[in-house]
Amino acid sequence: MTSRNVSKTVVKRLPVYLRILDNLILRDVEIVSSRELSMESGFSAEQIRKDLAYFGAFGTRGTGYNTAYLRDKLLKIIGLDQKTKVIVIGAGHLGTALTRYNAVKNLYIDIVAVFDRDRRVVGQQIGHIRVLPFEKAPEIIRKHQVKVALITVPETSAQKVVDEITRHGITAILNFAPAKLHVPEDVHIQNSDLTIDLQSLIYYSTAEKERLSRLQKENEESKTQKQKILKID
Amino acid sequence: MTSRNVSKTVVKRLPVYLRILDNLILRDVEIVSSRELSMESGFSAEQIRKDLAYFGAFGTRGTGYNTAYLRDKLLKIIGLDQKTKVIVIGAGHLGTALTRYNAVKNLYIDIVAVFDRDRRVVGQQIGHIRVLPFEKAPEIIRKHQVKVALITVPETSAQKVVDEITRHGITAILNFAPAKLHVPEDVHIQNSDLTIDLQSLIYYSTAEKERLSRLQKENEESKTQKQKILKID
DNA sequence: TAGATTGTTAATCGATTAACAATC
DNA sequence: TAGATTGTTAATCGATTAACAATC
Repeated sequence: MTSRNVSKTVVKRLPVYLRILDNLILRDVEIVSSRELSMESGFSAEQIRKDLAYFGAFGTRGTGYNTAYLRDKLLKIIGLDQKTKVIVIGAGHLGTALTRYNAVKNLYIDIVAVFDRDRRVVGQQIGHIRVLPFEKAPEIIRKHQVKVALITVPETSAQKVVDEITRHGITAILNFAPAKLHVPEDVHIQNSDLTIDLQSLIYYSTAEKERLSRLQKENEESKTQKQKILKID
Repeated sequence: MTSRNVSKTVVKRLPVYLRILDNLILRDVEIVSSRELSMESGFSAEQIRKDLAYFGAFGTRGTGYNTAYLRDKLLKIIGLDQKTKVIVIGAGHLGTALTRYNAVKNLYIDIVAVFDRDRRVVGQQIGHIRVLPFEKAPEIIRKHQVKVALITVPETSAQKVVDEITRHGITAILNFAPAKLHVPEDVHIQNSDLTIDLQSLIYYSTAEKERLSRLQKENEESKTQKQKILKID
């Protein structure tokens, strides 16, 4: 184990391993090899062994990994060994979906509160959680020492929301608004942009080669035309 | 321009450029440099120039890129030059959020239909789109020649849904169910797992170094203890 | 012509895979 | 002991960055 900073790509795989272990434990499987984890996850066995080895030697040579033991270690590595407190800002459909899902399934996450600016939404229940007015956010963040926030508000208000909550102690944000938000240096922000995911998927929905060779031909034909467009436009 | 297959990381950035261009055009900006695109996107200017150069020479040396021209090219590259037809399977909160967002904003996407198995949901309206029973999916897919599907059903039914829709012509799937789904070779599937995004974010919500050095100490202390646990468990 | 910025080649960096010694 | 699988080092691959000639 080296204690150099672990790369993002590795961190992104850890929760995948965690979920697989959860499922294995549910099925009373006690030992799992990197090869089996590879089949479940789609990552190579070498990569999995290397990922885990960043943090310690958790396996047994000749045998594999004890599922309960490895899960315990992964929880500590990711920081999920205590239930992590999370707030959700924005009680629209997306905010509701996220709240419902994470509140129902036990995913080591504790949704402390959901906030919205819209008076018509405030007071509604999402499962057992009541939607609070956004002005209450600072108080709740401080009281429960919440560090993590999910933002599902429209892009027009996203920056204001981020400014406000980072001021009161939020250090990690998962942002669903399609905007590049500015945060203080010590705050970690991660964007999840479903439209971009969808558009990049569409790239693969029709034959890539044909589309690109058609484009190439078009490019060649229009080398002269290009200048015209640039002038006219 | 080479016509080798373009890597996934490049394809993932193209819709980001597209969105920035849309905004610039809305603000009547006609020319943009790779440096400016870099500031808006967070990707390096060199990387942006290189990404675009995979597909052709769209800029003007000494000047930059014509925004309208580059957008036009990007639409053709991604395959969004005709509105792409998409279906949504699962009319829960997530499915509703995706449908609403993509139907309202013009994102070059045409949501043809939303399906659900639950009779109580069928018939409801999401914007101007009516929720149809899932049995209608094959007919609609064939009639409109839909290639792209978003799946927001529970993990227990996700595989069945995928099997059914791929049989009728779907070739690209964005899956929100937390499961590794099996698809025919010619079908492209991309997973969007919001829980995994959230858990990997949590890794960064508390001081990484301290947590990991605590873990390291624990590992050293329990080298002997480890065997015990493995035996007992 | 001088200044600016692209498009492209070369250098660097990082991540994945291969290989194998350690060891259960 | 023989067979299996980890943990780790070395080799490969791919992606990003640096540098600069081409050219508007």
